[in-house]
Amino acid sequence: MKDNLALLKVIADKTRLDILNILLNEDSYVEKLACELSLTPATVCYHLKKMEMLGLVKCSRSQFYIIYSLNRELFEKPLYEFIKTDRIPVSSTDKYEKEVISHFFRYGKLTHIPSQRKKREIIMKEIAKQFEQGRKYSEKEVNSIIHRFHEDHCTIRREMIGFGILGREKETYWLTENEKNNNC
Amino acid sequence: MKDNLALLKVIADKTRLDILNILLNEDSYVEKLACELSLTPATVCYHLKKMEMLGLVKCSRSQFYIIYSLNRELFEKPLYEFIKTDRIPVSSTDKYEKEVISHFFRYGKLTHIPSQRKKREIIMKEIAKQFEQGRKYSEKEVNSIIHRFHEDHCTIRREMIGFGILGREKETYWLTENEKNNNC
DNA sequence: GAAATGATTAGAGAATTATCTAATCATTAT
DNA sequence: ATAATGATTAGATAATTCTCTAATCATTTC
Repeated sequence: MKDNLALLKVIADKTRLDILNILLNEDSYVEKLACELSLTPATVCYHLKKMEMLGLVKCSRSQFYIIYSLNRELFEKPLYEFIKTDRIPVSSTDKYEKEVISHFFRYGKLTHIPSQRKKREIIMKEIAKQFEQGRKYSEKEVNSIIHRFHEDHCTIRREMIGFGILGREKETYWLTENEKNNNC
Repeated sequence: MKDNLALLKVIADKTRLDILNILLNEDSYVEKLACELSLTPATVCYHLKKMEMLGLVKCSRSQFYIIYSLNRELFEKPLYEFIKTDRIPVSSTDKYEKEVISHFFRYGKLTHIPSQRKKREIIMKEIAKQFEQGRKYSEKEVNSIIHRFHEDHCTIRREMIGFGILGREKETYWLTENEKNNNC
């Protein structure tokens, strides 16, 4: 299990960057680093331990000293690798659409028609769920269904056609097979 | 001029990582992001502006919305690029050596001989500066020079030979051409 | 075994900053 | 023009965390 956030947080620190830069040139140890950076050994130790925990550096004892060195492979990876989480790439529109829907519907009724195209489309798609795939509807039936949500069934019917959600041939309407009207 | 620390600090935040992950999948805008992340638009704006300032994302107006998108090239670079500072790769030992020297010398005299090899070597090199390159010295001369720093010229003379700083042939001594005895 | 020295841990104070509310700016729709 | 709506800014609060001092642990040297 990788924790990108923790790793990035550890790297994003002035002192630790300084330490990493020194280790980029040569392995070192607490006292020496402390001296070079004008810090106390305790502080340097604190940082090294943090970095060690996340696999940025590794250490080994050599005589008197505990020598710290870089885990160089890690730094070869593109930044991209440290950004992306392994959570499901949840089509992030879903949650937004739900929000919009819950905003414009109250007690099963449409409070008002959104003025913005994007939101209007979401609302229309929601209403379209009341129609069955493959069945033909008369205008009267269409109006009746829409009327459950809002008085102005004419506007909504026209919108649904405009968005290509409903198909129309003379007096007959049907639900189109709308795969994805996602034009972001 | 690039400021790695600032850039890393901006990336190393839970909320901003979330935003970047969403933008990895699709461009978006403040309101939508706020909704998806259950934050206020003000907060999302705050983060986007921070990221924009450092070139992580860019934005452009499209109708009603200001669409934010990733600056993808940046994320292709290896982490390494974001670590290294462009300061002079100052042979970081220098400062440390000065520290050691100032610790063991008081009023031009050596207070005592360090027990640690590394420090002993630094001290010996310091004393070696009193010798001229290419000149031959008798043992008496060598002792006399060392004696300026410390009573125990025998030990120090032996140490200097041990470190390969002084060469010896019978009763004759000389300064070796020590390029770099840096065996870390 | 005792002394010296480097590494680590614990606890406390100070600085940074993420988040919210409220107000304002900018653009689009009616 | 006016209303609606998305984006931004300002100010305040709260949480995180870097750094230090002091004490302790671990290893090497004498």
